[in-house]
Amino acid sequence: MEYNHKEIEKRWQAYWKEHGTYRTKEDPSREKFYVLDMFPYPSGAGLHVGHPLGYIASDIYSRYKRLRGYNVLHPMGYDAYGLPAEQYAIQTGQHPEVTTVNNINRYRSQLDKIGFSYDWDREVRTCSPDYYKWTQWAFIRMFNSYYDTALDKAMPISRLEEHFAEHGTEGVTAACGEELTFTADEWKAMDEKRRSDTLMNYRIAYLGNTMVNWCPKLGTVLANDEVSEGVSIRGGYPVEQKLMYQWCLRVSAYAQRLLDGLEKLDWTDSLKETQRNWIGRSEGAEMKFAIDGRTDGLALEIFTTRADTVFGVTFMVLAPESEYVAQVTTPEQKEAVDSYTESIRHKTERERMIDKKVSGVFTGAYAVNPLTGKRIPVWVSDYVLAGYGTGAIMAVPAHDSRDYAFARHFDLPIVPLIEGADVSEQSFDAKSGRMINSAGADLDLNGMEVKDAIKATKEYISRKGIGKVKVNYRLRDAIFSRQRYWGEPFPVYYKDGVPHMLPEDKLPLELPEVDKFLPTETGEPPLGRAKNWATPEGYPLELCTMPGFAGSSAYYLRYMDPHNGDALVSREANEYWRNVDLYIGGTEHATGHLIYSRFWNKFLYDLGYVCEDEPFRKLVNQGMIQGRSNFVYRIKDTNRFVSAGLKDRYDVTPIHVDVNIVSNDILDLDRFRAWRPEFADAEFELEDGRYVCGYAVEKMSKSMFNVVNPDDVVERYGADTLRLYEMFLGPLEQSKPWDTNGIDGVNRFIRKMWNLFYRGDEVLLTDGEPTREELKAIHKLIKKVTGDIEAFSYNTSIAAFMICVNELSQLKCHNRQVLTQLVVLLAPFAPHVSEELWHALGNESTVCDAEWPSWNEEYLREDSVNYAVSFNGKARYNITVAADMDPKAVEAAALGHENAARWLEGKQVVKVIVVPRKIVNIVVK
RNA sequence: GCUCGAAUGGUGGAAUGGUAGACACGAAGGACUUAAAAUCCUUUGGCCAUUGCGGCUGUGCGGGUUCGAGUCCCGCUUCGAGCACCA
Repeated sequence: MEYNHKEIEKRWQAYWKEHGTYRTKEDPSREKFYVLDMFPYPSGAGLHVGHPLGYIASDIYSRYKRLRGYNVLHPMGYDAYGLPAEQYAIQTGQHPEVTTVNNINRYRSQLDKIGFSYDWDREVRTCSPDYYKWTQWAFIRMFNSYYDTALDKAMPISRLEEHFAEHGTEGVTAACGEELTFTADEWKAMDEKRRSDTLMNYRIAYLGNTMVNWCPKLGTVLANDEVSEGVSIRGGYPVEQKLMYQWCLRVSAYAQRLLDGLEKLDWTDSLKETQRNWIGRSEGAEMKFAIDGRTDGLALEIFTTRADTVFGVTFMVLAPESEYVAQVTTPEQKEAVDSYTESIRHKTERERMIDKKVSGVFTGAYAVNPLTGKRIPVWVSDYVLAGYGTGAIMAVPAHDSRDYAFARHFDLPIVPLIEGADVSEQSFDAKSGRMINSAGADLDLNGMEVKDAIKATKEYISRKGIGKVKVNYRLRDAIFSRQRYWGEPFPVYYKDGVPHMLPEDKLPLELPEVDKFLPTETGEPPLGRAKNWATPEGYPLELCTMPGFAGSSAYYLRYMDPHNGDALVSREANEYWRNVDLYIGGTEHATGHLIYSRFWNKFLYDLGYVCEDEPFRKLVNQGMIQGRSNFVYRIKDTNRFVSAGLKDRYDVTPIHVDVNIVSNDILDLDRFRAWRPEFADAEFELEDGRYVCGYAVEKMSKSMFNVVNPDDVVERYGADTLRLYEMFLGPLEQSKPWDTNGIDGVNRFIRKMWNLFYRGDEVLLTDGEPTREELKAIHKLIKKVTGDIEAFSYNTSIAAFMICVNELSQLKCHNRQVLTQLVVLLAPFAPHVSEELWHALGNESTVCDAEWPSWNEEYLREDSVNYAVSFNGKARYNITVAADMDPKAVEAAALGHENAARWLEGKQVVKVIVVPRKIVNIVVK
């Protein structure tokens, strides 16, 4: 029998399907293990070889854990709502659901060919009403909750209402948009609308007037993680800032817990660091600067991390959007200030960022430095951001580069505060040095180190009531409304302009049909086109839909209990599966999905619906697979192509050539002529009779002609070869280009392994006890592979397989016992061929139910050990001694060796070091 | 600018502080074959010596610790990633 991947893989895939081999059930008698992939957005382009990389890695781990006796949950589904399907719908009129289902089917057939051990009975699709019912349900729960800062958890909003009715805002401990103050009587006097507006300030899901990223081209609002450098991540369209009334999630209330939670997680440091950056905690002080000459006591509240520099504040700056601007501007300056803020308003965020020119205007007002009592001017400038801190800063030009540039431009005073700091050319931003010029009436910082000065100032201002210690976060609330069609509808209706949640028994609120997927003529979102988009009582329903991250925030919970109609997940299922033990996916979700999911999970945890407060215990980021493009070189103005080695002799244009008609960088000339009509009569200048292509690493994309479809690889080499090769390519976490050149090596390995079982039609298997060498070879492998899988070091594992199979071939080993263990070891990596060989060994059950072998150190012990003997660290000769010889004896052997006499002549031995790893080092003078 | 990570042959990449380059690709040579494919064997970091088993050198650069450094420490260079008028 020859190794025939097509037949074998087809047969076993059918067998697994028919026997439900990968179906999973809760089983309290076995320990659980939950392995999750980031579910894909089914795009129209289908899968390329880069996509399955992480899936293969997780599948190997799942199969391995199963062989170790764990009850493994390994599901898959689709993140089915998204912009591309909607854009396609706008262009073609094709309903996004149709495109999405087609794409899902294509993905499924591609995935099936690779032989994954998913339990497809647990599949989820975010666009299915059975699923998004629970997205809507969670939203309602968030609407009905506030975040209690004293209890440090989400609590029912009714509790807050009771508090307002009894004490007003006195003693309220709730995360909020702005600090409100009212009495119990005032609360009772409020009408429904006022109360609703007031509660919005506290709800975890709330409607708020917020500055949003508005993308006119996409016609929708985007979250911060969907925007980069002022353009949308999808499409790259400009994004502007706009004040809009939107649904938001109070993620910021969880900032500290999201930060603290990272400590317990087994994630890479770089990913944790990315999240820490994104959360952006900074400790500082909030301080009040009174406005000079005001009788109403108006004071500017600012945030600073450099409280120590108060003595160097020579002016103040307000963000153009700040509410303070209107309050402090003097009549004489009003016109200048208005025209400045107006000019800023018309700039997009991108324009503001690109334009690094210093600009600003004086408000006419003066503030009083609370420590020195000096009058300092108040300016407006767009280098201060409205959304961070209080939107106002104290400027210390000597020790902040932005303040410095501003002071220089407008000729404002610069007072150095740190000994030896030269501020004639630039500011001194470092937080170190000794303070000078920093003594006031009853606070003297002079001579202190910066760190101590910060502490002393904070202590002083708190005591004097000038300010307080404050922690600020960069993390903003998530904007949750999208003016789009293809997303989850909000379970919200409006009665007299007041939003209400639908009763839970009315869920899911299904996405309605519309005639077109575009905004209405009056500029309302596409749902404005839906007929009868209202409650039975006639109240209008919300027109926005939820963003992409809504559906992906809790999908890992749904897999635990995917068909439950009464709960997102039952208590029993949740308490059994708990959370994800291993999550594999790309880093691109670091500041999106991986923050939102953690937030969502913590919220559900607070309410007692889930039993773990972190969703993903261990996370591994697989690297990106880049494309490896091939080039041909055409001599300018001809149809003549020169091989890469000769291209420097001519004036040539490199042209991308389809990598699928190139093999090991050698171009298939006939297929090239057939590829494009204009190449039909191409002429070639060859090297050694071959046309060698150039190459470059680029993004994998159609336009570069470097896309490799896994289906083609499976067709030609088989799924097992694809799986092994993807893992053999290099470390899992590392980004690397896809290069089909080395694939023959792993394919050869599978055939060599096959040849241990068969020679032609002859079955070679032998019974009896394995020899010591055979045992050594296989036990070495068991140890190596077990350790490597645990460390996700799959590439070195596969190398070990190759070595072992080579050794067994040399030994002509066809021993059943040895080969049985070999097949089990290989099963996670190459399940189809392992299953086939498992049955060839006479087993009835599937290899998935086998037991992972353990190794015996006894077999690994060496009889003799070869030591490299070196003098002063330089290798000189080798000695071979018995393995169990003690170090003293090894030392004596090394010194007594005939070569030693030569080397040691006239030298003095300082010491002899015997390392239990085949090294003897003799230190000589 | 701040933070994190990386740099090893022609290529992808191995190396708990212990003989650097495992394994694989590619390349060169050979065996089998009418021939090709497939398979098998040998060589393959560089330089020198190859009728002698060898010698020297070598992990981006410069220092340091150590008997011994690709690995640890300090200072650079280059590349990649994240954050970024965040006060």
